[in-house]
Amino acid sequence: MEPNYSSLVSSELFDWRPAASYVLSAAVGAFFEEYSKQLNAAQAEAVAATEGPLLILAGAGSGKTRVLTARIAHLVLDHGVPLSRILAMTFSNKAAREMHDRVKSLLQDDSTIRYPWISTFHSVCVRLLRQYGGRVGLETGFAIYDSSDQMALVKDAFELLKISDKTYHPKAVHAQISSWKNDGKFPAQVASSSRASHFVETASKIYVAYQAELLKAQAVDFDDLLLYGHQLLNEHLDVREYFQDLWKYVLVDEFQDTNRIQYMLLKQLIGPHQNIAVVGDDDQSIYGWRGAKIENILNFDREYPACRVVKLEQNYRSTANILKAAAAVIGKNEVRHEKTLWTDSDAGRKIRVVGLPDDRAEAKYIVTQIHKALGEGVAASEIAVLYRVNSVSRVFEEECLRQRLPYKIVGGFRFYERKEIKDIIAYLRLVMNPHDIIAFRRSINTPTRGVGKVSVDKLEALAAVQKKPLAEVLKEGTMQLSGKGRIGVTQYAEVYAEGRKLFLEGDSLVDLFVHFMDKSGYVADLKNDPSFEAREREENLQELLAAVQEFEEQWQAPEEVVGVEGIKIDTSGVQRKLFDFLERVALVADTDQLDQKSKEQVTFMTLHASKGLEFQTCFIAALEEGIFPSMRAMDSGDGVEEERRLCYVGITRAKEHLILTRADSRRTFGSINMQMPSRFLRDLPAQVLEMVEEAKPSYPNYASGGGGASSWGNGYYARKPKPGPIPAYEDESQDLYSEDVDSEFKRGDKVKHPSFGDGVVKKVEHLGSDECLTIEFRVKGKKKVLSQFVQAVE
DNA sequence: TCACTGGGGATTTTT
DNA sequence: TCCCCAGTGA
Repeated sequence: MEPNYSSLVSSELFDWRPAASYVLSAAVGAFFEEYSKQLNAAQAEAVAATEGPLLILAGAGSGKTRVLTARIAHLVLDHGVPLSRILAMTFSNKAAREMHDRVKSLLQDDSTIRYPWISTFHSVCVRLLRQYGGRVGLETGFAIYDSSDQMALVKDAFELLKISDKTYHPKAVHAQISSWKNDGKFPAQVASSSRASHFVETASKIYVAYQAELLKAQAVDFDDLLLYGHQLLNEHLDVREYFQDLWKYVLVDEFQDTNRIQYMLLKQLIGPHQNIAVVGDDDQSIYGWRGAKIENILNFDREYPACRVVKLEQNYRSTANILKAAAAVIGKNEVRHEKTLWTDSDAGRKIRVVGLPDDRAEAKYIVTQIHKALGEGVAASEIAVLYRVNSVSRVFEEECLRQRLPYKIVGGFRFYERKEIKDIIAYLRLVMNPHDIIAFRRSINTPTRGVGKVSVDKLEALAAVQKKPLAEVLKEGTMQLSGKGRIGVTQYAEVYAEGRKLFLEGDSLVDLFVHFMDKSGYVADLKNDPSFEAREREENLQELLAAVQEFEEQWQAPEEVVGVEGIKIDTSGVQRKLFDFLERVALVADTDQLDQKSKEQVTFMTLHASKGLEFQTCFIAALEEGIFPSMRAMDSGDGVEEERRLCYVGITRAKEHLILTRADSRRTFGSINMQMPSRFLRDLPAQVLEMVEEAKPSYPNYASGGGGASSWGNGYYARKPKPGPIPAYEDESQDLYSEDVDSEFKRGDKVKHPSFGDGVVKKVEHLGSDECLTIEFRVKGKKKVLSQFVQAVE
């Protein structure tokens, strides 16, 4: 029986009064007393140590989230700390959501209230900046640019400075700018460095222009949220003191992934009380390439000498064999906090290592094994296939279709990054922020209304001359245009003006969306398009509308912080709703929020995406040199250490059964390459392994020893095949998928599909009594390949 | 302005 | 192989 703690909530959950006016109630301790029975000694210590700096080194599967959430519940229930006084920051929305929900359930709070300060770093900053952005030059309605918007602006900066984008890749420059921002450097601080390389010099110039463009558009990129957040607190004592005082307790999850700016921000937030608890595992630091500083966690105890260190080393997730394997892999790394994971569980099954002739065989093997596991009663949601790069997922997808395995591929496309969604959102963004140049350019000729670059340039120039927001010079602008452009802009100006009115005076977010979808002509345009893709887009827009509707229904005016400036944001009407919705689109944009129906599906994802998850059965595929560890990591010195940590993360996702696979040859970028087994396989202790070597030289016309010269770097692991016919899978398919059934179809047959139209059969395969056709269609000139099962006709 | 074509490039991606 | 972009022609 769950004990009931609700009577213990001794104060309101939300209390925004200055700290002086609330008094800690004496520790009741009833929650802790009861809950700590479920904790081990180290976990209990980490929960109970509420005051002062605390570093929790939490190994994989050691119950870290449990400790964090219990800590919050303990503060609230036993110490009477209002939730508004606790700031808990995570990196991903996924982690924030999980922590939020678990705290809520510990508090036995079944209201619909959302706790505002269990959140991501970025969201916390957005909330600070919506209210205090004026201090650092931001209007309340500032836009948040996603990566493609950011790239567009970087390219703009290239053009503005008349630097050819052939000199350097805009992508590389953007990465450099981002890394400066992650280090907490504004353009001014970068320009001052002497003796810079030509690239750095150029990039710093572009940084200056890029930042100016952002400001002009009243927009921020992801990194800016942290940068400005830090600037705000650093330069404005009143704001800093207010929040230091508000947040008596600060918690940070996945601390090993913090970068410099996040760390700087964090230091601003910690008041004199120094009640800062960080949780992390240096062995799971896998975002170094995004600026994460593993030193933050390695040096934390030195930075805070009074810091208490708690190590959580008991693993509750995996079998002993799996942990042995994980320890062997990670043990090869030099830079780490020494710790040893241990478990009470049995050795469990051996880890299976399987070599296969090629990537197709690997996919077939894995999917077949999954079917077997499902047959043995393992739930589909308890099975995952992990890999280093997204590109290997394609062959799995094909195989799943062929073997009819319900699957879900995590990552890749995000709902809000689809063209049609971004198109409509652009209108909304402009209405919220009339300065938003990227939204303006995207929406003005979508759907096409004959407004080209010439007209756009004129409008932008006019806005610059008049020093007015872009969207406000539309009417005047039409006067300076002629012909098609003039008609188009007039139309656009009307749609915008009406929408702006709905934004300022209306109260329904759905109405606002419907207005732009209809009046812009976007939906009508789609309806006139007979293609399959247009249908898909229409559906996606419907889905968007449904999401907006749901959002609006569940939306509640946030508990506003009565800060030093009082409440500044209008929390009534449609404005605040749009702010919040667009924030979600920019920051929380992942699809799995929209459909959580993944219960019956096997999950395929990158190793990065798997962090924080666990599965009964885990496959790690493509364990080959050059893929995992990746080529890039192998070239750089400490790159391999991070790959090793990634491997450790992957291994520790498995609870009971771990299967590692590799292939002798693999199709990458169109050509087939010979692959060498990953060095990580060699690190595994033999006694926990079960080798299944199915690899054999399957294609006689490939060189097994010498062979052609390699086109990649060190030539040892990747050899180009000798010239000669590539063995066609079509010929082998009968063997591979057995059971000769008389087919209605053969290769080259013309077929008709209800939505795709005419297509050509590329491949016919058989599985049991079913027939799988791979058919290639051309839809609006684009190739579309579909694998589909057909019941064989007797 | 837009539709087509050919060349070049191609990790991981919490936000 | 496939996808994105820049350049070209109608």
